[in-house]
Amino acid sequence: MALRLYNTMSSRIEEFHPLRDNEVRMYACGPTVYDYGHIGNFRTFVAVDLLYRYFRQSGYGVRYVMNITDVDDKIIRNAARDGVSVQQYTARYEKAFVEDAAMINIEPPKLVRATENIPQMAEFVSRLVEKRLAYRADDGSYYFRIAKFPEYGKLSKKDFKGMLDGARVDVDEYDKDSARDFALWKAAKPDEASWDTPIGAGRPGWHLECSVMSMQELGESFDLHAGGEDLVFPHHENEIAQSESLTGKPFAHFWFHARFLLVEGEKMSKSSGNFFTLRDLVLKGHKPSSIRYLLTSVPYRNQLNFTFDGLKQAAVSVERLRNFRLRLSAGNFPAGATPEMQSLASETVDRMRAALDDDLNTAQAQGAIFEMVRQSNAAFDTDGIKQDDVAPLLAALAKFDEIFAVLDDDDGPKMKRVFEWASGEGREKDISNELHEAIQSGAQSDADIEEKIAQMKAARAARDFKASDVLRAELAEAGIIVEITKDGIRWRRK
RNA sequence: GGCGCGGUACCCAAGUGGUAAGGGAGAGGUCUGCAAAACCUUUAUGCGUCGGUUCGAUUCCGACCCGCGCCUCCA
Repeated sequence: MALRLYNTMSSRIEEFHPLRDNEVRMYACGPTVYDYGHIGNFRTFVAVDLLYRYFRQSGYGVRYVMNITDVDDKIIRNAARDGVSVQQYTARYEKAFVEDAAMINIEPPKLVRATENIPQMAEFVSRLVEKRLAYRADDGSYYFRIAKFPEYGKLSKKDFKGMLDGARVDVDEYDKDSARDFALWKAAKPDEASWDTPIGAGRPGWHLECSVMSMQELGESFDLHAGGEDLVFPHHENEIAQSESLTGKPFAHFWFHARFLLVEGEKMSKSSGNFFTLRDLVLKGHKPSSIRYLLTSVPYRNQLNFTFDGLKQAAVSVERLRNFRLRLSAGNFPAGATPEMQSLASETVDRMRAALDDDLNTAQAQGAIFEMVRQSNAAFDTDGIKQDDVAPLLAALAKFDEIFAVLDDDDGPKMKRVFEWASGEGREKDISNELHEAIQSGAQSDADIEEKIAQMKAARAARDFKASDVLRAELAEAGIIVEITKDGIRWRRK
C-alpha cells in the first residue's frame, strides 16, 4: 500500500511517488534564528520529522534539506540592539535550535544557511532580470514582477487577476510596479548588514533563499516542500513564482503544511501569556519525550490543543509503553510460540503502517500499538506469551518507535543539560522544583541503584521485608521506582 | 468581506452510510507481605443545533450557532 499525503497544491490527498525511483528529495522551511524555538515551531518540525522517518521506514533513500534563515529584519534589528554582528547573534540561536531539535529526537536534516549562499542568490536575481521577470527599483532593490507569472496564487488559491494590472498601487510602495510584487533583494541601508554582489550591495529577501538553496541541493524539481501553514502565503507562493517562472519546470511536487497549534485553547502569543519555548517547558519539569509524544498525538493537519494536562497525559502514555517494553525484555517466558501473539505482532505493524500511509494518521497508529500492548499484557498475566513471541512483539514496538521515538529513556540527561544551560544563563529562578526532582533521579548512577537492588534482594531472601521496604523508600526518594515481580526486581527512573 | 478547517464521553482524540478506536482521569474488582506494574468491569442509545435525502446518518446535503486559521516576512 502506498503512502497517501495531502497536497496543498491540489487540495487533495494523493498517492505519493518520488520523481526518481526510490529517492525522495524533500525540503523544509526551517527556523529564523533570532530567538529560542517555541512549541509551535516544533510542532511543525516534529511533523516533518515524522514524515522523514516514515519515508525511510518505507524503504526510500531520502535527501532532506532544511534552511536556516540567518538574516532578516528581526535579526538585523536585534543584533544591532545587542551590539553584535549578525553572525554572532545568529550563531547562538542556531546552536540552540540544533540542540532543541535533538532534545525532542528530531533526526537532523542537512542544514543550509542563507548567508552562505548570497552569491548564488544574486546570480538567481540577475537571471530573473535577464528574463525580464524581475526589475531593479530606483533604490537598488529588486522585485519580482508578478504579472509575469499568471499562475500566481495557485497554491494558496487566491485570485489576483483583478489586482495584477496595477490599478491599486499603494502610495507607500512607490518603487514597485505593482503592489503585489515582492522583494527579491533589498538594497543596502546605512548601518545594516549587507553583502557586495554583482547586482549591488544589499541583502536577500526572505523567499529567495529557499528557492535558491532547495534547487541547489535537490534540483530544479523535487518531491516535497514542507513548512507551517502560515507559509502557504506568501512565502511558498512566492517561491513557486520565482522558481517556476525561471526554470519553466514544476518546483516541488508535493506541498506539505502542518497546522498551527493552540496553547491552552488559545492562539499562542506573548501577550496571552501562553507562549512557551521548548526550554520553558523543560524548565517546568516536563520531559522531552512527553512533549514529543503530545506533538505527535494529533495528526499534523488537525489543530492540536497543547495543554499542560495533555502533557501529563502524554507522560503517562509514554510510561505505559516503556513499562511494556521493560516487561517484555526482562520477563521469563516458557519455550515455544503462540499463533495468537505472532499474528498480533504482525497485524499491529500492518495497522500502524496503514494508519501512517493514510496521510500520517498518527493517532490511529498509536491506537494500534496500545491495542497490542493491552492484549499482550493480558496474555502475559496468563502465561500466554512464549519465548519466541517476544522478538516479534519487540520488533513491532521498535517499528513504532522508529517513527515516534519516545521509548528510549534519555530524558534525564537531556533535562540536565537544560538545567545547566539555565544555570549558566543566570536563570535559576526559572528552574522548577519538578525539574530539580527529575534531575535528581538522573543523578543516581546505574551501579549505585543496582547495588541497592542487590541489597533488597538479599533482604527479601531473608524475608526481611522491613529492610527491603526501607531500601525501596530510599530509592523512591531519589526518583527511582522499584517493582517487585514474580520474575525478580525491576527498576526504572521516574 | 474572500478562501479554508473544525465542533465526538470528565479531559485528549481516531473513525465509519448499518449502529461509536485508543490514551488519560474517576469508580469497583483481581493479583500482591506491602507497594508498583498489569489485567478485568464500568463511564457517549450518543457524535454542535435544526431540517432534508435514505430501509437506515454521527458519517451525505442545506441552514444556523460556536471555535480556529490564512488573506499583514508568526511554524
